[in-house]
Amino acid sequence: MNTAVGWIFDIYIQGEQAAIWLRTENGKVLKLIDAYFPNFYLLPKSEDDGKILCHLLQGSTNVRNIDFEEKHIMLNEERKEKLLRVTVDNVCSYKKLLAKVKSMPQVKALYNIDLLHVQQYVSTKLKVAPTSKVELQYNNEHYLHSIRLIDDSEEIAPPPFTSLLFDIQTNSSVWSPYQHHNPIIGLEVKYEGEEQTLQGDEQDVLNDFSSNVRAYDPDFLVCPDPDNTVGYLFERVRKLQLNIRLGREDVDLQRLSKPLPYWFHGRVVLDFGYFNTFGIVGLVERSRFGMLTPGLASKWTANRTIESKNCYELLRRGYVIPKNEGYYEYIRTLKEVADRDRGSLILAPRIGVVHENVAELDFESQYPNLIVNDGLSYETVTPSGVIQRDDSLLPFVTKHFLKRRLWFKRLRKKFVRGSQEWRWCEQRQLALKMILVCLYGTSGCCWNRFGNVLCFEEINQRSRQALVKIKDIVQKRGFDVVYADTDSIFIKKEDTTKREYEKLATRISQHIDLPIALAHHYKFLLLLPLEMDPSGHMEAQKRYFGLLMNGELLARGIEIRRHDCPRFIKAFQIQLIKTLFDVEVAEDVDQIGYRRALNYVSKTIDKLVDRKVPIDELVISKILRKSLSEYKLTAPHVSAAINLAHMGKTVRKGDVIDFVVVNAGHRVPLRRVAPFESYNSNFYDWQKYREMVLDAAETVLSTFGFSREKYGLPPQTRLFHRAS
DNA sequence: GCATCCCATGTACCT
DNA sequence: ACAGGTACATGGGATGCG
Repeated sequence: MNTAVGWIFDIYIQGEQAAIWLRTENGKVLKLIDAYFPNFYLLPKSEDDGKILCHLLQGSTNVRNIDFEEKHIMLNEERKEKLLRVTVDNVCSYKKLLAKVKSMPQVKALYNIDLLHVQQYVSTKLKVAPTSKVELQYNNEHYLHSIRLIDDSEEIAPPPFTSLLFDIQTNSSVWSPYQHHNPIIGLEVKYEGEEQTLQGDEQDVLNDFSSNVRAYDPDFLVCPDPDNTVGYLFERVRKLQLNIRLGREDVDLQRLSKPLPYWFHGRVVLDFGYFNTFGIVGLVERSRFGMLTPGLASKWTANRTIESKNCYELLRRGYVIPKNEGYYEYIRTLKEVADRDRGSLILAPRIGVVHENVAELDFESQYPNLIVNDGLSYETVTPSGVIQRDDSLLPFVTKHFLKRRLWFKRLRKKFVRGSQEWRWCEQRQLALKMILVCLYGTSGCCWNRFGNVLCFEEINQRSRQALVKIKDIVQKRGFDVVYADTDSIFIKKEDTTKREYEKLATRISQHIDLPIALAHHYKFLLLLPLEMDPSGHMEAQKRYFGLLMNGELLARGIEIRRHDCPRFIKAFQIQLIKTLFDVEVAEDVDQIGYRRALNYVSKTIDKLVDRKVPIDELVISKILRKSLSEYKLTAPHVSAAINLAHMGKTVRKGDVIDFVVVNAGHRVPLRRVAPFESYNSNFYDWQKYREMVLDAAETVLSTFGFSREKYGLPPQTRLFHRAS
């Protein structure tokens, strides 16, 4: 018997076996084999029917075993049912047998039939989350004998998985599975920060790529939009009749019906999107949460990931999983819906004045805390109230990961901002944050098989109640509420110190039994009117900016927060706010600050009109969310992407499109913008950029009566529309 | 041919 | 189809006018 310690990076089922791949402590890659026979459960219509079914199936082909088991079938019922478990001899015959059984008149319901085999295997046999650190014993034929979890939950660094990033370049502008007639002309490869581009004859490029993969021997292959990218690669390789190996095992390419995941066995292809934002550590958090392999964890949406977790937990508890039938909600009268189906509470921001000495008090993870503290779960929130149960599903699933997120959030502060450890903590806590927020988001979601809209509404309601409680408490103590949104409240009272605000937060926390803290202490705070509203009297939610007591600037929802806003506009807006607020007291903002700000606007526009702004400061950067052929409108970033495609560059779903506005009013959309990477002129559409400056100025200054007429064009001119 | 209104589309941001 | 939302910019069709 052999022993190894390592981290699992992939599991898949082949025939009657599970393959488990791991990276060991001493840097080796190991593949182990475990037997796996899929099964499903069926509920007979009656006890007699059970006997008949048992008899019928006993001798059936592909049936390996039949036995009776007691299982929970309903989330909210203690009762167990006597079910027939049908074990199938092979995954290949699973669907066939299932179809046969479905048509049998004695069958009332079927269970565990829409989980992936790998989920079933992990849930019922392996019982260890993928990416876990484990100690394994295996025989000389690499058959898994035993597995033991090693706790590495306090580890900050990721497991020693290795990854290679790549992207392909072709001449085709539009991709579909049937349009692979254009050769691959280049292939970018990145491994541990080192980048190289493979170019030349297609056959050489592909062979080079294969040798790169073999030489670096990565566990993960990361690329944008894997289905399309790998699909394209596959078709080209097949067309050229090359025998290129990208996985760790030999496959006969001509016999594969599709490339993923078979072509890559022994490695995992990941989507660049998730990988880029959350890193390997984020992926590990998601895998372990969802009991999913990294490949699935990076691909699956929030709902599927959460469902996977729920199913795992229920299988562990002796439940069987009903098929996800999709849309279901309680049938209710319109009045009931109107009464209950309300979102979070927002207290309208007080606009039109500069608020001074404002405290922002924030709940820490309000929704998860409500779920856990109040036991709000799919099965506990009923039309007649909330049932108290200490093992309810949603709180159970939430609790551990809530604690874990807070742990990394706190731990992060111990490291230098931007350091490797800091980034790992940040990525982990962000990945966990997303899971936690979505646990709330999916609680009433119609695609969630356990979803209960009453649960979702109850969480919202309790969130509103908590906010109202805080509002009452602070108002009773003489504070002024200037704005509140869901889990944060902005209050002020003259001469209150930071310490006093902090003490108040602590007091409230104790009073309402939810953690709340002073998030920011503002010297000046300006809440903004709704941009869409022509009167300027309506308040905008989630849009404000301010100057903190420590001199830092803070903004929400406005231009400087947006990734697609050109650097020049961002820098302008930041400087504008600094100028505006560069005074001692709020009254001076209206006069001195505003006057200086107007001055700065003029200066900026002069610079722009005189063509003195370097072109790279004016780049607008947007993500292409769909492949080009799916777009109905030629929006500016789509135009830029089409231009790139015409120049022979491959653009794909998920790509960042950098472009400059050269002639916003041109009749032909493609002429309005130019892709930045191929643009070698200093010319830009100064009128368009002047509008953007004025928009940014208006956001900051509208409160003080700013009007853009003085600077040229009338308000609300739509520049992308105007003829040139 | 052009101005204006209005809706659909699409991205980013927030919880 | 597959967390829930809001805010905002833009394109482009419909409409009306000269």
